[in-house]
Amino acid sequence: MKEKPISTVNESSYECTITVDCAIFGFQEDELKLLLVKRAVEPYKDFWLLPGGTMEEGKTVEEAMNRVLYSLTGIHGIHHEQVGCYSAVDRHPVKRAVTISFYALIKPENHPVIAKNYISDVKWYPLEEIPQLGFDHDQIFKDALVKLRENLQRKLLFGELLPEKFTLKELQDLYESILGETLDRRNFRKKMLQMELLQPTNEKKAGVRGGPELYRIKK
Amino acid sequence: MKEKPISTVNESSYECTITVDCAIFGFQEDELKLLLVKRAVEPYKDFWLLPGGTMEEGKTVEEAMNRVLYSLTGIHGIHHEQVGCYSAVDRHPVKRAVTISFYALIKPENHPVIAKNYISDVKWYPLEEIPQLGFDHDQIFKDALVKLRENLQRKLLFGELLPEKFTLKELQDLYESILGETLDRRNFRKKMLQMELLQPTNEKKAGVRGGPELYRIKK
DNA sequence: GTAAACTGTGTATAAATTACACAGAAATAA
DNA sequence: TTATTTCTGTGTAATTTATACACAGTTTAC
Repeated sequence: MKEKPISTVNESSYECTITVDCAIFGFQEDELKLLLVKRAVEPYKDFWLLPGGTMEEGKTVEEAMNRVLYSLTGIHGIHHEQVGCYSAVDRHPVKRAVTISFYALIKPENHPVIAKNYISDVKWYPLEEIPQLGFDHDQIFKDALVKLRENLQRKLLFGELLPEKFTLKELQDLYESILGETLDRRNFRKKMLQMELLQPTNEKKAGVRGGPELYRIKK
Repeated sequence: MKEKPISTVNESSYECTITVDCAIFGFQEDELKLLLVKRAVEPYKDFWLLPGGTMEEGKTVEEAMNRVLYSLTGIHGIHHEQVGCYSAVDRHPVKRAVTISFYALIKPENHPVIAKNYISDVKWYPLEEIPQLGFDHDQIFKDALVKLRENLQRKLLFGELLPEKFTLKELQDLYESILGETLDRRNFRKKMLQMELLQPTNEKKAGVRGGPELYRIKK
């Protein structure tokens, strides 16, 4: 094995395109969905993909991610978390590109979703209906979902996916669709309420039996 | 804001050096240590750093990491885990470089540690004595330690840091130095043994009072 | 051979998690 | 307008898990 010097950046410097890809989750009609884009150009023309973009000169990967999220939704500063780096040499059949993956959470109802260059279609897919994705995006998505679940367990993230006022039932549905398992209603209520992160609004949600209390996230 | 096309790799492609940096942990004299290298060239000449290297053409970041670990220790295939990506524009004062960070676990007694090009010194530092590091390596180290602790809690990792045969006391010391807290001896024993991952060797460790049982990791 | 320092073991208590049933409110159907 | 359906809201007992803790046996050091 030929040895190369160890250092943080030395002369012999190969350079490489850096991209970002993002598993964007939304909660719509009581189920968790993933935002996919249909690629309009080769390679992988007409395949569905996680939205992504390239890191431009003088920008960070976070800025690249923000740009992708903004151009899809018109919203700045959407919450996202880094997941991992994918660098297999053949992951892009034409050009070497290393990608940094993220997940992001948005409320689909508020955010128009816009198709742009190189993209022929944009669509929210329920998790069970996700088609085979192009490039290595099946793996990237899988890892992002694992990370999302881990973070949910550690009590991070919240309301990013729900409207300002929501019922405990809606919150439970969200948890259940992220975790992919059913939860006991009374135990879930108890745990959520004793975390003291929710604040009752003293309003009741109309149009649903039982007249459930609406909560908001405590400031 | 100027809009850029969304796609996985398009024509307008800025390219960038990709490096890897690694927080290498070892367990020596009953305490957790970090392997640092002293940089021999500017910028950050004579600063201590996490070992790192660049990703070469046709290689993955994992391969780059393996190369760094091999050239420091002479050992192939050292266990490592990805931590995150650092891409601040000014993180390297001379040249743009995005780095992918890892942590790795090794047994210092087995592995000679070798200084190479651009490095004037190599040293194991106890965690409490780590000096201020060059570049953004303080942050990279901090994040790597958090990840290591998380993974330890989730029952991952193991024996990578201990000799083949070890006592429960040694294992507990390892846990305590990674987690940075003391653990109850009886409860620790109970938990470890009922996981059924350890196998008694029916040998006793000599030279230590009490004649403690030696265990190995069950295959 | 005596003292000091370590190993090895079990139980009682507290805390957290799980399982589970019925009364009240709002919408729907007759 | 009344009856029926479907949802909300609530508490307690049982189980599991985590924590606190003391003493007898073994080996080294003196």
